[in-house]
Amino acid sequence: MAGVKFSRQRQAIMDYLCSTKEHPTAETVYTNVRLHYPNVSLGTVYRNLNLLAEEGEILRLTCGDGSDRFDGNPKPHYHFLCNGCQRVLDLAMEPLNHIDILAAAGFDGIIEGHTVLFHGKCPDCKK
Amino acid sequence: MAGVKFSRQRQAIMDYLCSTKEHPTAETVYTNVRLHYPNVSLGTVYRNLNLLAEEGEILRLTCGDGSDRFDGNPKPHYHFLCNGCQRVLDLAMEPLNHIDILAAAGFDGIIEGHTVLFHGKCPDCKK
DNA sequence: TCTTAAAATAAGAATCGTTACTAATATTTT
DNA sequence: AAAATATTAGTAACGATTCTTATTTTAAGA
Repeated sequence: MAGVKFSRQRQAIMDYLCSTKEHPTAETVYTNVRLHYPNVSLGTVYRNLNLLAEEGEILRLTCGDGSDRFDGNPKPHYHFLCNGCQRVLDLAMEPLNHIDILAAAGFDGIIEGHTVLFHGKCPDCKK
Repeated sequence: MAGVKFSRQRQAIMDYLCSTKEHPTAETVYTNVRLHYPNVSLGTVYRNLNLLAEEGEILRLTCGDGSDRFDGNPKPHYHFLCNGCQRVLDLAMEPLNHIDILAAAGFDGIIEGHTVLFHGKCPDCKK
């Protein structure tokens, strides 16, 4: 990648994101990376999360509740937001390519893609 | 609605939202309502937009780009965000009820619903 | 290895969207 | 009309994110 240099901090952010199944916020990434690099700054975390998301190495999830979350798995997949505990879980389902076709019908622009977020009660909260 | 009183300001917000096909932000609602009521405050706009959204009289759209937008049409429908001009357009497509079933397969929680946002180039920007 | 230019950093200030507070005003009830 | 209660304008405060600046790291070349 042109003009991008390695940095320990970015590597640590990437490592943390890939080590968890949670979908942490920038703040959570910050506190966890700080366990190994006690003086990374929050700005560094934000800057690198943005960079990694733009490069397509991680996913950014905007769930509409406060802060964005990030996912170390960049392969497109769908997410579920629990309205009980606010946790975000991965869903095992195939890409819904057909809905882009449905959206394109009768629309005079170009549909390039979509984001979907499911909501409800997670396994723990449904009790 | 118990404990809710009429107010000219809320009515003006509602009127404006119903008069436009755009999907304005709180700030845009504010500047437009101010044309008729020059001293409504931004706080009043936010408070009423939240109230109306909770009552189900309007829709709140979280597109992940800066601020939330609002739609005077409360009937569930899908939206398109242009990555050229950032405009949000309505799409004419039926509710995708089946995707909740797909999501529920292999998921041990309860899927209550979903939000979808399509993106691409709007009719103007595709040229 | 030493030098050097470009990129990344820590720390903190600044900005943006939004919410909370408060005293005054508008709406509804009696 | 008076009392009760919701709503308001104005402003302070807030959380999330971005920006600024001086310093440190990285990587490429001599």
